[in-house]
Amino acid sequence: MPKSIYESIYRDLKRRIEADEFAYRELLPSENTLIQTYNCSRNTLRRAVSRLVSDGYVQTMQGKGVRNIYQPVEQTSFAIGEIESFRESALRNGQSYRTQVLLFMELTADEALSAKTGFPVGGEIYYLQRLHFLDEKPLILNHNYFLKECARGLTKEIAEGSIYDYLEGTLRMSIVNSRRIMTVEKITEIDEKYLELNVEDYNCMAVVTSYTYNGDGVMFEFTQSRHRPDYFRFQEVAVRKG
Amino acid sequence: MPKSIYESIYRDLKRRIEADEFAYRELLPSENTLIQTYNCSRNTLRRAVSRLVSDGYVQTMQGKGVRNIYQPVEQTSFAIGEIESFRESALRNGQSYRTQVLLFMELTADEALSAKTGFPVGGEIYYLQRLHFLDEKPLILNHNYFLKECARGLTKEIAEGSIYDYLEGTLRMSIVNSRRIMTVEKITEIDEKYLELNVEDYNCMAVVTSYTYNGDGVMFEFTQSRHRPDYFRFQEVAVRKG
DNA sequence: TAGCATAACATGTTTAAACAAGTTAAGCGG
DNA sequence: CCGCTTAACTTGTTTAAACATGTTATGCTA
Repeated sequence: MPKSIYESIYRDLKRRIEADEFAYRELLPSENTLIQTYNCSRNTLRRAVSRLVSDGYVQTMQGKGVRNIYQPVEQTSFAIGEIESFRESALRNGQSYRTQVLLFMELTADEALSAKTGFPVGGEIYYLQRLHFLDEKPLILNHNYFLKECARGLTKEIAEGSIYDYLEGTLRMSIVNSRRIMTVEKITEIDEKYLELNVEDYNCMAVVTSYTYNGDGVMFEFTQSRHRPDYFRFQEVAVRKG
Repeated sequence: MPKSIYESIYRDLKRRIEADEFAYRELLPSENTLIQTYNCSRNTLRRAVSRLVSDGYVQTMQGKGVRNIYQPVEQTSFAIGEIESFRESALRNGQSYRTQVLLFMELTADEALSAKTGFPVGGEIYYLQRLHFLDEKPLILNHNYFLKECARGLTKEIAEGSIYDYLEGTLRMSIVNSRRIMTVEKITEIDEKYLELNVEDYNCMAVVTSYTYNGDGVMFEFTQSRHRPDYFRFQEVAVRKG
């Protein structure tokens, strides 16, 4: 249920592009045409199109038109500039998923943890280790740190489902912004054990470190996601600005 | 030289935030205040602020204000949702850089290459292998494929400098859009040799595969960048939308 | 004083209009 | 037929105004 006009137009155009209504490299109908189609103002239409641009679906060319450059992605891949939970990502790709909680504990941030996570010293933290399965294959080992005051009432049972559903649905928290850093790190014994990896085969893995902020500007989550290297795939679209 | 008002406002606000004019988590001046400061319309100001949002510099909160959440990045890291050449990235981080061309040849795309790169079968291609040094350390081994008709006149000498400068400056091509896919792959003998890696140490590396489009909607570049795992670092900001 | 309505102020959405700038094809003149 | 101007069409930028919605502090009432 889109709450705004530009979003419903955006979704409809996106759907039409994905449905192959426009050939690859074909020009979309002009702004004026689309304005009549959707019976909206030029600004509203342009706002929808600009989201398609940042999604990498189309490319605008001044004086020429808007070109469809959408090409469907073949494999499982993680979000493109969006915050997606593991569950959302799996659903989008039509795969079965399961989350196993390996560890659930509470702790207080000391100097070392604070330096690593950015949480204030003395802050009370939920620390979780979670293993994510896709089609019954263990792919990701997550180390989650949640600020207790923001995620109050979190339990192991909730963590086996979707933590984000709990935070957004039950606690009514808005999740806004996330900074993610991708690196390659050596495999640890824990990784080896739970992700069923063989050091002879791969001795390192993809690590995504993320800092997530809520609507009040509080960094409430620090997460380190350790991915099986042979299944890791991260996609993004870059737009050259200046 | 910013060519538009909103861009100059965006740059100034960005500069002010980076210069620590606003404390971390502090609210920026309200829209009305900034409109008076920059003597512009509300739309223009909001357009500038929305770019700061997508850069992860600020966070807007309806009814409350715009919060500064900028935190300077500690280490060398590659672009955040932008297309940056190796040289631009090095300059931004104030490091010395050098590019060595290992191989420069022309070839015609056959079925196999076409499937891998997306170039049309029979298309004439420049194929380059380039080694990038940062502070005299070999960090990245690039396999570049350029569509000859778009990069006409490319030479080994140009490739030792900035290919993008040549394409944008001399050939007046506009570079618009890039799709990037990050994966982790096994190290090859070539990687081992040129990046001075030891398989005992790391047996895999970060690989960024990118497809780049020009202003005419033509995919003119396919590049596979193979990064030393211990120096690879990729950062992005994700914004939750729906 | 506690609680509630409300005014003041914040950002979010939408429309309308005008002008700027790049592209293309029509049409005219040689 | 070629080459130029130009008109028509494209997207890009900017302003102004109105209304919607969320937040906060003021001030009144019980």
